[in-house]
Amino acid sequence: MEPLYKPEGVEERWQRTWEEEGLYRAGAGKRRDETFVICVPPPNVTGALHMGHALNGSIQDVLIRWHRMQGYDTLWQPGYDHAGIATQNVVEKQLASEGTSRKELGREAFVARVWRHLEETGRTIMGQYRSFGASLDYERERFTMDDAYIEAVMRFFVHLWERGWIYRANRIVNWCPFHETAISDLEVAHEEMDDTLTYARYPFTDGSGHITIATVRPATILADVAVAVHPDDERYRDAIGKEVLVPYVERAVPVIADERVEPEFGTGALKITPGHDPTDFDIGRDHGLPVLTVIGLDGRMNENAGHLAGKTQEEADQAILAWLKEHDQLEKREHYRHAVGTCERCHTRIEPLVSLQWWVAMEEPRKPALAALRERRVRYHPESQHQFAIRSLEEIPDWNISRQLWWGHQQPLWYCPNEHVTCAWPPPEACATCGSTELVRDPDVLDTWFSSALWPYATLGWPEQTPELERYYPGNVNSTAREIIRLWENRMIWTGLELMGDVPFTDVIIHSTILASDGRRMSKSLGTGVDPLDLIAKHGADATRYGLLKMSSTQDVRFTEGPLEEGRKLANKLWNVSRLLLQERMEPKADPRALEERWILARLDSTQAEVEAAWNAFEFSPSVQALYRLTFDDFCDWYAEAIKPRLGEPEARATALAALEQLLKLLHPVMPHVTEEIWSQFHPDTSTGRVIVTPWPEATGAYAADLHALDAVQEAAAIFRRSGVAVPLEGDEKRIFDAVVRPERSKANGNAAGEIERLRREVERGERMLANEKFVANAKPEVVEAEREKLARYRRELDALSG
RNA sequence: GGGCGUGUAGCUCAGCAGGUAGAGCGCCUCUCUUACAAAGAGGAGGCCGCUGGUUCGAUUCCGGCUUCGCCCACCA
Repeated sequence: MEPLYKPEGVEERWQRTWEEEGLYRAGAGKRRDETFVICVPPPNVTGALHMGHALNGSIQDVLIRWHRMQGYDTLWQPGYDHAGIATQNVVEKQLASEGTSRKELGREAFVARVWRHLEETGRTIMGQYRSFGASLDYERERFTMDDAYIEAVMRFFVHLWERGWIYRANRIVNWCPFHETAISDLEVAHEEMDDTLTYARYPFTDGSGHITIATVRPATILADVAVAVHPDDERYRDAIGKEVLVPYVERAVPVIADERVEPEFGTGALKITPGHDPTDFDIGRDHGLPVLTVIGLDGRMNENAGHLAGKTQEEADQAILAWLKEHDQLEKREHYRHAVGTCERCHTRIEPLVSLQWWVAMEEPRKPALAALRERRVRYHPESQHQFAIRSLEEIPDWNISRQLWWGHQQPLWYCPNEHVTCAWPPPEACATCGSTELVRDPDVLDTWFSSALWPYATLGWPEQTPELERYYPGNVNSTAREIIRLWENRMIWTGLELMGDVPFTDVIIHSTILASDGRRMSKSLGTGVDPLDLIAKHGADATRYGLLKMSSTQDVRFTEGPLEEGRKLANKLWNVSRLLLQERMEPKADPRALEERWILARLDSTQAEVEAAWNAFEFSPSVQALYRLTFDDFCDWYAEAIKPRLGEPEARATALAALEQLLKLLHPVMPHVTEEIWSQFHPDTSTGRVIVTPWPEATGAYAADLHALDAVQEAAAIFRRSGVAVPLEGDEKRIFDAVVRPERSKANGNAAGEIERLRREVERGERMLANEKFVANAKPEVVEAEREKLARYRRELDALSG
């Protein structure tokens, strides 16, 4: 064994071995009948592994490996999401760079092109998971566009249809002019933009002056159907009920009163354009106003815009501004900065448009999910996210599921010449209403999250009643980033309850987001991303896992390599202390349970309890810190040093190896490779003797009473190192002190005076507190007792030093 | 505009059922010592954002202010 641990080669070798030996498979190492299932968030098929996947994968792998060692029948099933709009976006950009477009290719050729693209990118992702040691059951890979999965999506749609929850409505939607599709509210990003607010005068038809409105989009004036003011607004009391002339088109429209108008903003008068603004759409609907549209699906002015038809909005803006100026109806224009909705994929400004779309009514399906969250049959961690998830379900709007895209699951809807709609799967032969056989399938595809919502059970074979579904549903844990709670988590919960009659998992971990070192988001387009594969190449997979887990606190954290270097040090330390303990140096005699041995066994147990508590609470940063301290401070700095002179004693060696075994087991879920590598050094023969499937230690608590056995020695050592004066010790304590501190080699400061001063201050403080009657009366008894013990010890040490 | 979080050593972050603070990295000193110099030992460095309150005692609990950030949102 070389003194320097090099992860290269070692990690790949174990990854290959574990997989070849079938130890990644569901149920490997199973010693009890209970299952433990993690529902993995399927990465987008076009993407590459990023920091979020690496962090999330590490978290999940710790839980899976830990439960596997505990003998659970574990299932961690990998897969991909076809990621409708995101994938189409990537391929369309490729086509654009080749000087062509999807329209030029046509739908069939475009979809074929997407599939070809996936063959290139799809495979690499699982390789990336393998490279950081994710013990996924790779033989069970699933894809949301597998034939069986498509079947599930279609059945789900038909199910919702039969429940009466799917409806079609002409509503205002978020239209992305670039992708030429509607997108849901959740796919809209809001970006601050500089804009201009135009104040335009609308004259009253009775000639009694005018009312001034403010707008950022003059082009939409053409589609105005009213002007609204707040009912309590004194300024416009007399205007309500009158009519005004819409500029340019000179159409007479009413002035109405509505509480949704904000009197403080602009002039307090709002032009109502139901065809191009969500609020206006609602107000118009409630006042029985017509819907006019002047902007088409391509973002240009449409046929309703008269001679402006075909012009861009900017051109229309200019024409209308010129008209206003000419007619002295342009009051002013001012700079205005506000948030504008954009498409989260292409950042094109969203066009609110009225269009005919399919929706899922959420009022009914959300109810059982809400109950499940309130009753905590599903728990989000941390608690603040649980509250957020509940609020999200309370406020959940109906779900626009149709997308005018080409890549995705085509809706199981058919139209006949008589405009009847048939929803069926498998594809129907004839119209369900009139029997016509001239059916045309709806060209739209489903929101990509529609299929993701089925992931926990569709991957297990639903709608077939497979043995896997029977055994592994419901699962236990799901772990993701915050932004996906409404898009995915809540939807899995309600569809699971609807189709399977049970929640898909009991715990949802919402982990931190790792930001770039400058605090910005990690993003490929910003150039702020860090590739986890580079980190693995540089520090090793174990160190990378350790570092990411260390950074997985509840708050967002800026990325630094420090924690990864810490992980690399830990692996190296473990490697070296193993070299020490595995040396052959057999000589006689021993006390099998000397002071330092009872102490380290107690420390192993107490740290194990600490780690288990943390993992049960889905907290990982504290757990790796505890393991680091255990390894460095306790195991290496104290125990290994203390035991060194006794390594020739068979019993001492036996205890040392047992302690090392326990340490390796505790570390295995976090750092699987190095622990397996060391383990194989003293379990060379057995093919089944792998840490990955070895039983998790049973904490005996046998030496709990000895947890503080070394306190006196450690304190004495600290004093000696600072002052050069030894506090007298006897027996085992003296032996350990001599073994660890090795005075002949230690150059203490020799500042006895400073140490005496420090101890005096401690003694004074202790005396002051114990003399405080209110402290003694009010503080917890154990706190007071601890103060007494500390005071006694400091007094003893002070005596030893000054005497 | 609403909701949530955050401000602790030069940097990245822990911690705190309330008893004047920790880690890693960086910095300084010493040591190639037979597991480990990609190491070990020692050390410097902190009004724990500001401000009131509760308390014998607040970095920790409560209120206000403020910093930075995230999410949500139909003020045209």
